[in-house]
Amino acid sequence: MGDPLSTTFAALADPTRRAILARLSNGESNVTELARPFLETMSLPAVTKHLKVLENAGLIQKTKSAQWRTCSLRVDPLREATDWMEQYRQIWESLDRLDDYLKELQEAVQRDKEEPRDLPKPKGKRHARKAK
Amino acid sequence: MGDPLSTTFAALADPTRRAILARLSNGESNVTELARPFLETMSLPAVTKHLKVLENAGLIQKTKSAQWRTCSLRVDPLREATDWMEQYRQIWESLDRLDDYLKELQEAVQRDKEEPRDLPKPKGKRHARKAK
DNA sequence: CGGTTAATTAACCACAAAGTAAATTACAAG
DNA sequence: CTTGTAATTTACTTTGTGGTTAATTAACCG
Repeated sequence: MGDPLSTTFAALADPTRRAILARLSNGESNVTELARPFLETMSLPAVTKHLKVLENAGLIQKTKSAQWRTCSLRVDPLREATDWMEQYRQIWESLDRLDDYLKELQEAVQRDKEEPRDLPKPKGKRHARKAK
Repeated sequence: MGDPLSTTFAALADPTRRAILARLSNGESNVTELARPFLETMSLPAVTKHLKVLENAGLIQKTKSAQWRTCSLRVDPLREATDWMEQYRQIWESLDRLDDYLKELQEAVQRDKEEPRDLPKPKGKRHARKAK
């Protein structure tokens, strides 16, 4: 795939692989354990392949002991990816502020139409953008 | 590709597309303008395809006026992607802290070896992880 | 040794992605 | 109405991805 960022994003572009990472974020695990939740959807070799993709992207590390491969999360590529995204954060934050501002203006206009002049404007909550 | 997050990450997994987004982060632009930096590497239709991928992922919006398509950045999918990454931030931040702690311990041990007991330990800067 | 468990490799298939060249649409303007 | 410009669509090629089943490696255990 070439450059590291591309490899990272490509690895993240699959729900199975993201689920595996999520699972690994609360502790390491071996392949069969990691595979279990998916074995109704796909075969074991399929999971092995996903793990290989994650490994190539540096998102996990496999260490073998006896017949088990223990997989653990490596966060460095996630850091890199987040760093890249951060450059856009200021853009959407300024958009948020503009949005809020316009909404406030709009509300002010509405209030003026309905009850022209004279009650104090209640300031709405800003940035209550989303409930996860 | 299915779910929105996968589509977003897949769209970001290409340097050309990331460059296009970067370009759009300082203002909208039409297709030929956007394509210019890449025309030595690839054809115009190739760029059109990349734009289509970005559009399908909701990362850009195209509006036509006359024979020009003006493309502009849409940050919402980036927000979603960042939100997803954020759940890992605490992991690597705690790793950073552990790292720093171990390093301090290590340094303390070194000091003890070299100049056994009696000068006050100067506290090093924590979290000077990386210069971009 | 022989059997079982863990995991990968090999060989294959279907389909999507990234690119090309060439044709086509859409509009503006002489 | 023809010509030039902007951009897309079509048709095709190559390569990569995600999945399969079957075979293979590797280690442990009785």
